[in-house]
Amino acid sequence: MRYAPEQKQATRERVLGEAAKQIRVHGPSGVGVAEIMKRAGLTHGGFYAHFPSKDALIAAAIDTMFEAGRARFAEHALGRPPREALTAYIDWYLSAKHRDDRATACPIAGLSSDVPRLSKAARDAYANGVTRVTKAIASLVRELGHRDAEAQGRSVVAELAGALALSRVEPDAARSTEILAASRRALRARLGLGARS
Amino acid sequence: MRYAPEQKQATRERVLGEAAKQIRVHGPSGVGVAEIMKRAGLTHGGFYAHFPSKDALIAAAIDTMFEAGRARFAEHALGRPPREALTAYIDWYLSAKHRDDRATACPIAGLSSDVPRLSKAARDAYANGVTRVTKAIASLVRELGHRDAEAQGRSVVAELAGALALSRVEPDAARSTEILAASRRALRARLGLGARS
DNA sequence: TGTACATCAGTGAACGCGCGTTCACTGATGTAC
DNA sequence: TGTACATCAGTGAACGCGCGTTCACTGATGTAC
Repeated sequence: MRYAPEQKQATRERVLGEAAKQIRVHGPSGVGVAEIMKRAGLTHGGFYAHFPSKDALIAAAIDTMFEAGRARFAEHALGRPPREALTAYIDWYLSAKHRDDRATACPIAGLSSDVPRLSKAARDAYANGVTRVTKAIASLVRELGHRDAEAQGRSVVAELAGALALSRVEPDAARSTEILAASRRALRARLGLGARS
Repeated sequence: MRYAPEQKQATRERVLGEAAKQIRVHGPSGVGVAEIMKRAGLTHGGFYAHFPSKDALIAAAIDTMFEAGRARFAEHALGRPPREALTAYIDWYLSAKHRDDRATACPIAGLSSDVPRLSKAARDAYANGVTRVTKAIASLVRELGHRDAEAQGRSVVAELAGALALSRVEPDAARSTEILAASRRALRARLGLGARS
């Protein structure tokens, strides 16, 4: 049955949204096309009206994840002075909430080790996303008056991603929280953001 | 045919070695039992004489990876004063060689996002490995006279792992090298190791 | 010391299952007349 | 305005394939007598 013209686009976005969630939780090779379509309220056969292959879906879903990430960044940083913006973003990134909410979390921490094994299109989408996040952070670091803001931005993103990933790996809740707290403090100190929490 | 009694142990270790390599490169769900056995010079049916399941192999292979990691740490750090030891380890960890040699690389950077999706046994093996690395680093940081060495150790490991993972994701060679260099510099600076390279 | 038997690491065929992909079909909507 | 036809998002059965696991079998070595 033919549907209203906006419906195809809406369906595509629903599929992408479900794919982005499932991939973040179960990994690119841990979810199937059928499962994603089912969650989007469809049968698996219709998948190929929207994407040429599962690989293409993964690449597109990575874009979706980074878009959500930019919205998250804007939410915490936009319209605030750089010191507050950076502090808020770091505090959110290294929070228990972000650690536990894997389905909607930042793909930099949650997918980094999968990426080298993905298709070129997926890797490019991912690298592009990481670059944009890095630039956004670097720009706040620059506004704070630090020298070598670009390099500092890279280093900050590395620590954010590493700390969140490691906090997810630690089964002891107290220790996991300490991992987050240790990196929050270290980042505050080296960015001169002043102590808190 | 029955073999000499030491042979079973030797075979097990060969299988584990191949598994550790393949898992690091292709991920836990990207390698098959048959492929690993073939690389160990055996047929797949013999696998279950050594491991009860693929999951058990993965958990055991994670131990193997961290053992190799400890050997690597010893190689760079053992018998050196803490400043030199830490510098050498950081420089090796954030080197192009380590980035490119995924088959023998540190599992903290290469597997972190797979771990939350693995069996309890595998997650515990991994967490245990990470804890030991963190303690080794923290102990050097303490010897350097820093306060709060435990937290610093956690933060350093987070940045090491994050930076290496992100350097592997960046397709542009120059940028990838910059990611490594940025974190080497940032780590040197915050640990008071003095500039070099 | 020699013989008969038990053991068990490793072989290779077979199994069931899930997955990505294909395909004939459906039927509501848009378009042409 | 009304009718006939084309379109194409979505359905559901089917496909081939690879994977984890099982199993009957092999045969060199260790053990019991």
